[in-house]
Amino acid sequence: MSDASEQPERISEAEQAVMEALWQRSPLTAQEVCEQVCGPRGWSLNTVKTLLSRLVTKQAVATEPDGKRFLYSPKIARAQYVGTESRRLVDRLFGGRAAPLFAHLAQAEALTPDDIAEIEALLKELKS
Amino acid sequence: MSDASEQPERISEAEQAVMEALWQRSPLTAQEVCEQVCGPRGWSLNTVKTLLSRLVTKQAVATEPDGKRFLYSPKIARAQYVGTESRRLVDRLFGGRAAPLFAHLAQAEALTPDDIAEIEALLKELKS
DNA sequence: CTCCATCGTTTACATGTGTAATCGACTACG
DNA sequence: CGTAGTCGATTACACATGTAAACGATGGAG
Repeated sequence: MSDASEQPERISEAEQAVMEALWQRSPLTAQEVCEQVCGPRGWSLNTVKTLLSRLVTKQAVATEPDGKRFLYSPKIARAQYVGTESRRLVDRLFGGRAAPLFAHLAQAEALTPDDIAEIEALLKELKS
Repeated sequence: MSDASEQPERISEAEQAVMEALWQRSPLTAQEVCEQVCGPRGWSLNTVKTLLSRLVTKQAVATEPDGKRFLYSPKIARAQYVGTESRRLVDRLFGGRAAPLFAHLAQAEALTPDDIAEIEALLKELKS
């Protein structure tokens, strides 16, 4: 059987920028990805290509040939990525408990009144 | 004048393990730090010393001579570290908004009933 | 006084990451 | 048909990180 125990390789921050482009719309060519990210990040097309290759190696994006070029699409969902990264942080900083993270954000005034309202709404949903 | 615009260098994961020891109790010698972390992480004393040096370079820990050896203490508070790291994540993954993070944790069922209760309590406090 | 244990410091080395230039294949233009 | 542009692939290179061995000073045991 094909090794099912492979844990997904980490996606670096630069790589994430590329993933974000693909999560917004896919499949895209390397060119198109570059159009999304090269400007803001000040990258060259080559950089994007390198990142795409690495993401392919990491099994995070899939390629589909389209004539002489490739179309790239995400192979992992953004929610999954966000999930692992969030959990990593919560584990590393708060012993795996989410409440302390929330407490911290609250104390640090990182919560806008809007945030608080939204969270209240979510809580209400959770309890219903 | 001493450069006040220095933004604190990032503390890596391995380095954080060392910081945790110092945050729990300080000052400590390299030996003592090792006693806290070498077992769990399978590190050698040398590794701890390297990490301590790097942390000193990064201005994250202070040294105080004690005979022939040094005593190390954290120069940055844990809350500050936790703050920057949390914000980084929220920025990277949730566009800087904390509510989506919370929503994600909720959806991912990363919130225990205890968490929810705690958060409700915190909310109540925030609103009072 | 000499030698060993122990410090902190210096050096090492593999891997990951950021950022790209170069290369070989191919295709479209002239 | 040759050649310039474009692709992905290969190679490059500096810096960060994880992990540690080697080195030089030094203080305490004998």
